[in-house]
Amino acid sequence: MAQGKIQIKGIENSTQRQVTFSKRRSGIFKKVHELTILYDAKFSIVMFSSTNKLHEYISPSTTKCKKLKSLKEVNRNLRRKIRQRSGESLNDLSFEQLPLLEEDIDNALSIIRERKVVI
Amino acid sequence: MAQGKIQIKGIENSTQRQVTFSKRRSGIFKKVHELTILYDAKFSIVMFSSTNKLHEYISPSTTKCKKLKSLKEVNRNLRRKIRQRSGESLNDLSFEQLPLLEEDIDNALSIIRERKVVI
DNA sequence: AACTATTTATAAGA
DNA sequence: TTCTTATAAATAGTT
Repeated sequence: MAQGKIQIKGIENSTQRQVTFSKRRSGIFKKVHELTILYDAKFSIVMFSSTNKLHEYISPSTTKCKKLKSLKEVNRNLRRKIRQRSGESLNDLSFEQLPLLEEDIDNALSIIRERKVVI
Repeated sequence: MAQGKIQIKGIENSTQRQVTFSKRRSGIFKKVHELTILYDAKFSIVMFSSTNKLHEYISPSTTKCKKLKSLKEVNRNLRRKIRQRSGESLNDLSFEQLPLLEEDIDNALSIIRERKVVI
């Protein structure tokens, strides 16, 4: 009898596979959110599924944390750019956007780095 | 009597708190790796702990996935930029301590990669 | 760092 | 899809 993970891998692109993936993605984001709250950590996550769907997580802003607002802005820009490009290409568009992704992450780091003194 | 999570929140900056945080961070990155391998997803994560330590994750490359190689290149460039900047700012001591820790990530990845071969 | 009691996640099936 | 549940994995507290 096949073990769980073998079976999952075998059922390529099936509904069940997508359901499982969705569940696990939710589980990760839930845990990330928990760490954000319990340990005052800040996350910026950009995820592409195998079907190139974009999922992202950004730590919620608080009134006393400017850097989270900045991160939120970075993510917002990223989403907007990706949506604009989505109309242009049907194939692997997410990887045409890798330099864009890099740039945005870099921006996020720069922002947070500059804010560190304040924190 | 305080519940577990309240207690964790209460023990500010204690060793135990940091250990627990480290465990959960590793757990998240492990899960992210699993989704990367099992479901062909791509992640980019930038995380700052409450002490402003940076942890980052980019989906690893595999021999058969050009997409993941691209992401790895993004990651490499990102790290390089951060190192250059750390060297430039001599008056920002705290940020010179930015550790790009991937030890436990790589450990988890090795385990999962081995598992994937079996699959 | 290792152990383990408990909690949490989740794969499979209804 | 959503719900249930048995099993697997994560982890909080401890040593």
